[in-house]
Amino acid sequence: MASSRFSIAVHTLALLAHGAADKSLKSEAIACLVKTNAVVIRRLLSDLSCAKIVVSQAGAAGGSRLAKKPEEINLFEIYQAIEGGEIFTLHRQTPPESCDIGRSIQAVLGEIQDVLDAAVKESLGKISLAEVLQMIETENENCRAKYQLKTGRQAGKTANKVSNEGF
Amino acid sequence: MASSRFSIAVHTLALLAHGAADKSLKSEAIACLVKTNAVVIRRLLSDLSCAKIVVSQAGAAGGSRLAKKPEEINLFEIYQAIEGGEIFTLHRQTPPESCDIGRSIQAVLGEIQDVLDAAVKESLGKISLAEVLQMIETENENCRAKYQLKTGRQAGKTANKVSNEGF
DNA sequence: TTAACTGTAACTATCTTTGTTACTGAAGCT
DNA sequence: AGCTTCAGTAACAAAGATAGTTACAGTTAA
Repeated sequence: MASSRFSIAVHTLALLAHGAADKSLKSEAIACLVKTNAVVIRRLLSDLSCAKIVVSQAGAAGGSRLAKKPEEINLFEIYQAIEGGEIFTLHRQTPPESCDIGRSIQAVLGEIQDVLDAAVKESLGKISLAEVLQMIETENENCRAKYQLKTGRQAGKTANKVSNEGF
Repeated sequence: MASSRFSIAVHTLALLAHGAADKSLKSEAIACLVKTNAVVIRRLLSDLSCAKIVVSQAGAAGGSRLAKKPEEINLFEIYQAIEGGEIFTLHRQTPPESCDIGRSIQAVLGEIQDVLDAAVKESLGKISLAEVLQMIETENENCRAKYQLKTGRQAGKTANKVSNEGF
């Protein structure tokens, strides 16, 4: 892969998961928040829709919403729905059969890809969209804390050490 | 990432590991076996050399050889030496700070990248170059078995079912 | 000193990814 | 019915990444 589609997909889904359970957003609105073109978002939503992660509705008052709860969506589903799934590419030119190594290297590289794929599945599969939302929350709280530190809202010039808590 | 550099690197290192312990090959020779340009190989070897995986020597009778034993080289080292290391890319345009999600999504995506990275390290780190050579061996034996089946060297037209074993 | 190498820069070609415009058909509204 | 607002997709343009090529400086052995 090596595209930003996964980033944009996670961002989009986080937006959909953020508000009410069945909140629906229009592609234009998402595009604006993600700073890209609406068609880019529609292409993405189209893939996510095939994977039953979102549901889209055409027509006036249309838009897209999550097909299931954020707890039930994990990052590997998203990854799979969106990317070809191969982390590295094989040779452009097939190596010569006449060489002992060349004859089998591509099959072996395929096995290595499978191993990698399993690892990605294992690690991304563990993270749900709900957890991503939580991470975003936490991140925001940290930012707020830092901001308060900078502007000295905490009273006093000795505010060098600050707790990580959300104040 | 999403390039074929990793494939070509593994192929190259397999070639170097194949013969005698301190076998040295010229970039032209490798390029020929991998079916690419010698400069592409040199660029790769340059990176591998920085990572202390190979040692190169300029001048007549020069070339490159492994810097350590195939058992001591693992695929994660190679991966790291060669690729930027990021499996997916962040948004091209930074999302607006004004949105709760947009403000933190990139930091969170960074954390996800770290998780992925750890998973890749874990899985690729387990596989040594020596094991790759073994996989290639096994693959070659399987091929031989299949070939013998096709050409009917096994005597008889009724050879429909064959064991998967190496001959 | 010459010939055979590596290492790199600079350039071109090719392919991939992203952005854009334009259109079709779906769904609600008047 | 006719209008408006939306998703889905095709077709094309722009931008960026990857790979291939040429050229040359510096290194080493004979």
